[in-house]
Amino acid sequence: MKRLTVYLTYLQELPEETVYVSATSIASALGFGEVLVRKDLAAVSAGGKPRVGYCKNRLKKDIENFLGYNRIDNAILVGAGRLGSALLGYGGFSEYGVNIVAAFDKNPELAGAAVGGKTVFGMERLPRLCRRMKIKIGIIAVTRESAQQVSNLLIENGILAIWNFAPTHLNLPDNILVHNENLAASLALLSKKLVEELKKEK
Amino acid sequence: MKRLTVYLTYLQELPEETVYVSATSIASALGFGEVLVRKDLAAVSAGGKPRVGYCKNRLKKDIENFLGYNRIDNAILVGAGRLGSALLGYGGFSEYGVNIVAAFDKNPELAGAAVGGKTVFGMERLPRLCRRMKIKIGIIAVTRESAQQVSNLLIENGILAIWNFAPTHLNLPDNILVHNENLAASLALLSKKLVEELKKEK
DNA sequence: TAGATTGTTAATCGATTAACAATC
DNA sequence: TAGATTGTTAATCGATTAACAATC
Repeated sequence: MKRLTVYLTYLQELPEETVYVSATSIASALGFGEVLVRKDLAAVSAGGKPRVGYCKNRLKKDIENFLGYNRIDNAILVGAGRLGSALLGYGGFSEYGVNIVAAFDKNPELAGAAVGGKTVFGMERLPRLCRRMKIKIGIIAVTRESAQQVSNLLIENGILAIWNFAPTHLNLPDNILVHNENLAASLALLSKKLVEELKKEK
Repeated sequence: MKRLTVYLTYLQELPEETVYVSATSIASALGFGEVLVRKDLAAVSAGGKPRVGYCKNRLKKDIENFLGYNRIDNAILVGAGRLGSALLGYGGFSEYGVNIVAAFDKNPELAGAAVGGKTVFGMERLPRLCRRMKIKIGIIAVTRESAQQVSNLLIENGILAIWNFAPTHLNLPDNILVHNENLAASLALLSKKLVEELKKEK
């Protein structure tokens, strides 16, 4: 699944005039196994032509459809600190079929501010907006300490999926979908891998 | 491996006075299989005592050692836009054994700025600092368009691992370690999962 | 001793790879 | 026809789970 996004980015970077791509060429460019790529593509696409490969634009559409980059899904963000603002201001989500409609922050000084065309509201506005717009996805960019409380509030107001940037374990009912994005742990993992790599070479 | 970080966060949130934890209790709190947790713990720790479980603090230390959260590894950041600044200002990396020493940006207006005690330099300062401090990890928080060029520059100056936030495929020699962090794709995936979940319930 | 827990060995499952047939 | 490519079927591999023995 994650590989599909990699294929897609690769396809997008191919010159405009490229019409056909083969699984073989994708595999060698990206360093995956040939058969692996072929299986992945077979899972999402109608199929390619022997000898020439896949029609590039057709394939792009197929992957996008499969990943749902065409329909639009709304989300709200809680916590308009540095990370929150970065997410709010990032224009790239729309390409991926997701739209952050608004942000909320408990700090009254931030209320009314706008980042990238999106407004920051006080927390008291959250319940009504969530319910009125039937928002299903909440993004948590608050401190470790407030994260649990915020997620409770989100769930009370109909949120079904949480993208959690706080480095903490959230206790949630198990019908709620969570994706924990611990950036520090992610960087630490890269560092660990590097250390192992260097050891191996010795 | 990723699960280890989850265990660790969970352990950290346990009350101070807790002395022993069992793999069983971790498993049920976090929703993993019992045996899975036991195997994971066995891989990093000296072992627990039947009947009482693992010594909490000992276990925390063992996981931290295994993940390398004790040694300190330096990194530099390129791109001091919204996301870059958020990373630069995030104090939490040190807990995970990583330290961002400085940031670089091609925009001369940003040069000299300081975020969270870290300074932003012009790109021309990058080579010397990288080499002098023997930096091995580079973080790319620039646009899609500059990402390839920046990564080339990093590699020329001794960087061995890249944490890439640009939504693009980097073409790199294969002794270089890359971790692509496409946040938009990540959110889109959550949205897709949610849609699937809702379908299933019908 | 009984019970909760650890740790190990074998079985299952899913994802990846290898080998080969089919097609333009 | 020959060759590059797709697509499929069987084999391998690794991670997870199930079953059970060991221990305090």
